[in-house]
Amino acid sequence: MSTAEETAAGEVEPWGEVTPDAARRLLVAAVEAFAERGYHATTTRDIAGRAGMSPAALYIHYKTKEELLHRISRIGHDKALDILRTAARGEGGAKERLADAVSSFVRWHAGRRTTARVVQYELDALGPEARAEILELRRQVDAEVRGIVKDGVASGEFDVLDVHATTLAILSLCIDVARWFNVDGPRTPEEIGALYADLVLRMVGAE
Amino acid sequence: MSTAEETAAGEVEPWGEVTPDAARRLLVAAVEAFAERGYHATTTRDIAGRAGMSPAALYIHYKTKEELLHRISRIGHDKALDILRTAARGEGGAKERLADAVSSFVRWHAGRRTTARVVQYELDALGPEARAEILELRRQVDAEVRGIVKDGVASGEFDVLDVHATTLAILSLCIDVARWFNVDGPRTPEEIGALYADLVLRMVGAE
DNA sequence: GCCGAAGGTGAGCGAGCGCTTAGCATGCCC
DNA sequence: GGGCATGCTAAGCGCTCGCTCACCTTCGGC
Repeated sequence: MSTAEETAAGEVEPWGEVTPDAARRLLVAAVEAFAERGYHATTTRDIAGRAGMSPAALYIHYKTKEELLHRISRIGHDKALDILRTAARGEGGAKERLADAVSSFVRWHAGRRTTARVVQYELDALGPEARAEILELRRQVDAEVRGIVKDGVASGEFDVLDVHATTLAILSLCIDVARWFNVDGPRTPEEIGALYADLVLRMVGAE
Repeated sequence: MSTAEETAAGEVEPWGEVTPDAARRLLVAAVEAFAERGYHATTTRDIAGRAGMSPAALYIHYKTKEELLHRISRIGHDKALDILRTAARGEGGAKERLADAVSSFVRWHAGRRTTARVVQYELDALGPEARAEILELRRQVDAEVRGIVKDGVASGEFDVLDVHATTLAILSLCIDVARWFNVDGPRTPEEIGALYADLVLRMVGAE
């Protein structure tokens, strides 16, 4: 974990790595706007307005509107990958590590839903170069989960017919939480995380 | 040119209910464009061009670009609901009906991926009235699957902690197929359907 | 052979888009 | 206190968007 980005409570401040302050405010505004209306339906005037600045101010900190999405996507994927790596390389057998990975990954997609929506659903709005960079990160995400599933199969903890497709299904299930999760709904991110960990363990035949 | 809704093989021609021919060609072109780039990134000139017509021709058959999306979404949701109803009201116990529902629902999302993408991921581009109409159809979709899950719990075939959330997870898993399924990939829609039916039966504790 | 309806086109309008530019306030170095 | 880099704004450029309008072609009915 980082140092300068932490609050007094020890929690990592989201977007703490983005400086200066004005650049961060613009980026946070962009995340909200992109999550609400989608990249293409969001205007640079809307982003600047949410950040309390004039439309031209955006271009002091970012070259284009696409660069904003790129930065958001990059930081978000790094965070997602970090969450999965921490779980995958933790203590315990494949069963514990898979449950940990799923519950923390789902908690992030539910708790930081606006960010996750942009990160997971606006990839196609990026140009070819930026998209290729992000796709490489997604391959690493896939590999991390597939590694745990493979471990579980090798150790006899899991009973899985098709490792590749089952891994895809597990990730798909977790990611789609960002599409339907409602912050005002009856369930907390923690509850969904725990429930999903249980469902995934059933999917791999570990319960 | 044939305008019958059914082919010689007895299969229902997609969009066969849309007439006249020019209106259908425009709608099919819109489905392709919306699926590829998203609603907001698609121009009416692009849609008309794909259909081999001038931009103005679109407005002879549809009042606005949004009406195109509305018609696509309505027909698609009707089809999805029809698929689930057929499975839910079929023969057999809850286990057979759930497996049937999941495999056919997934087959549709994979096999007709372009349509499914538009139907499932472009809802927010609709105006309030159209969105409300479609959301009512989604509630019926939810209810149909939840009904099967409830039946299975009541009969003792399933072992489920949270019927509501598990139903959401099942639908979420199926729907997200439209996001990642690749027509040129190694697996057919039938294979994914069968695999997913197995995964879902495990999720509800029926295997 | 004439007519109106239906289905199409080319040109273009008003609006809003992403982005640029000229210029203004502020704080820091000397 | 003058010079200048930094961060910002007001104004607006060039463009493309959704959509409209005046007009053209085709065709069945009589």
